[in-house]
Amino acid sequence: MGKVPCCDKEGLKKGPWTAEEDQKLIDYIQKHGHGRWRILPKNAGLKRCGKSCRLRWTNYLRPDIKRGRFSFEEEETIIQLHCVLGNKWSAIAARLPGRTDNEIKNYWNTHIRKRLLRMGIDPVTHTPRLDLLELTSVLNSSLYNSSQLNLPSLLGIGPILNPNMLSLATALFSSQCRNTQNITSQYLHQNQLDQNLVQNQLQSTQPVQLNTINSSSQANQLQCPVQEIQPCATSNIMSTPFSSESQFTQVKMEQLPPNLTNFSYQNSPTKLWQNNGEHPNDFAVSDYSLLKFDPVIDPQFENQILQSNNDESIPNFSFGTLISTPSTSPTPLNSSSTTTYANCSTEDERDSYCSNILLYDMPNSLNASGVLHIFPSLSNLTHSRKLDLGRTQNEEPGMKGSQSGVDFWTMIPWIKSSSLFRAKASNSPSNDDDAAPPRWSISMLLEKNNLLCVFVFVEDLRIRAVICVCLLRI
DNA sequence: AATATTCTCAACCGCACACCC
DNA sequence: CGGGTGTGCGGTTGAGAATAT
Repeated sequence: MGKVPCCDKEGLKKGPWTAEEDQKLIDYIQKHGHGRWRILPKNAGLKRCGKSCRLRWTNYLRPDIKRGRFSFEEEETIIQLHCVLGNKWSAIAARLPGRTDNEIKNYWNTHIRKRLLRMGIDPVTHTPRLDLLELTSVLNSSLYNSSQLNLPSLLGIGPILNPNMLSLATALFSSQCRNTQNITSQYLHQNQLDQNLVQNQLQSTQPVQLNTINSSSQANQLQCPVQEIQPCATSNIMSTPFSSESQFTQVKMEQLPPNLTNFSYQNSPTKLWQNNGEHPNDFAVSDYSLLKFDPVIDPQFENQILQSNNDESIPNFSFGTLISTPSTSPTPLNSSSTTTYANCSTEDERDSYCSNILLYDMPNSLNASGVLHIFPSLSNLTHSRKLDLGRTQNEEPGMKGSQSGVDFWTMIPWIKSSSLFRAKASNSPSNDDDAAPPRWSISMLLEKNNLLCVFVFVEDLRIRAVICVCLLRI
């Protein structure tokens, strides 16, 4: 019944290679070269099958193999090539000097694939997951058509939705995102064009001119389609903590402004709002967004915002979503977040629900001006003083804001305890957990009186995401 | 500290294809 | 043409490590 595998022959060893075996193989190949794998082990004095010897050589012992973590650029290349080539690991490896197909395949399956899923990107098609888009469409339709809609229930946020926060959010919400209507379909179309473009490039110029791809905005879109989402899309403002469960009440539909429907649609190219009634604790929190904290919103500021509801002078404060991610705490009602729960059957799927919400294409030199460009109405809130702490990436907790002289790490303990920090702490150079170094930053701190507006950014796969914009009273 | 669970990745498996005789 | 052999490829496995409970 078929050919007998060579390794089934009696007396042949299987399993991990010893250092002695490695040396025998290396010595033999250095003297005689590789090839003729079937007779090689016998001549080299190895009790291995030829196939095992070949794999050991090509995947591990070959002198030109690059060991260690994948660089950011290598990650990018893998994603770009996978988008075009699919699971053609050998073809991808051919364009990554020093990397083997096996290594790339493993890295894809254990790191990149999961990361794309968390970002709401289908790792097979490299497009946003259509199941999420469809649900969003249904939601949008329902919001338009049903006056009896139980919105909190639909959004899965009913039991822990703070009505005050909703009012605040409503006030903050503006028409800024009107231009993003249909953005999803536009980008899907564009993405298809980009795929065709790169496919043509590949066919016409082998090997791939990676520099060309990297410098191409189209290729970037292909790599990270969510970058198509415009900066006006969303921010994630955390709600206030609640002193008791009784504060959580159902929000009636009539409390919501008409444009909330636009909001839900425009800001939800992926599954922002899904609910299957799962308990919050059933949700697996994304790496991005486990930000557990207890911010306090200054009542005066809240009033200011509420009063500005009809204020044309604050047209663009981009309050994107009421969604924040749940804490892993078993006491969610004490947490600060309004929450959505994904209707997901697998951990990966659940993991991805809260991602892809807050994606911006940020300039590297993001500073106060940059943030104000994205959130122009912040200028109305921060005219007293603007503090630009610069990019704090890779700086240690405990650093002091260079201009403010304020140890904001101490003031914002929740940041310290967030998963991002924990990820950073565990990501020492000797730790190969994740090839990509932690690319988070707290780039901006705007202050007015005793109010801080903190932007927490995270970069992943060349996407910069604002994962949190919060207001803190200090 | 002990145990359970999850993750990682080197190695294996089986198939496909090219080449040779 | 057909069988044998060599090689390459992609999917899967499982031991050990890491992490969570």
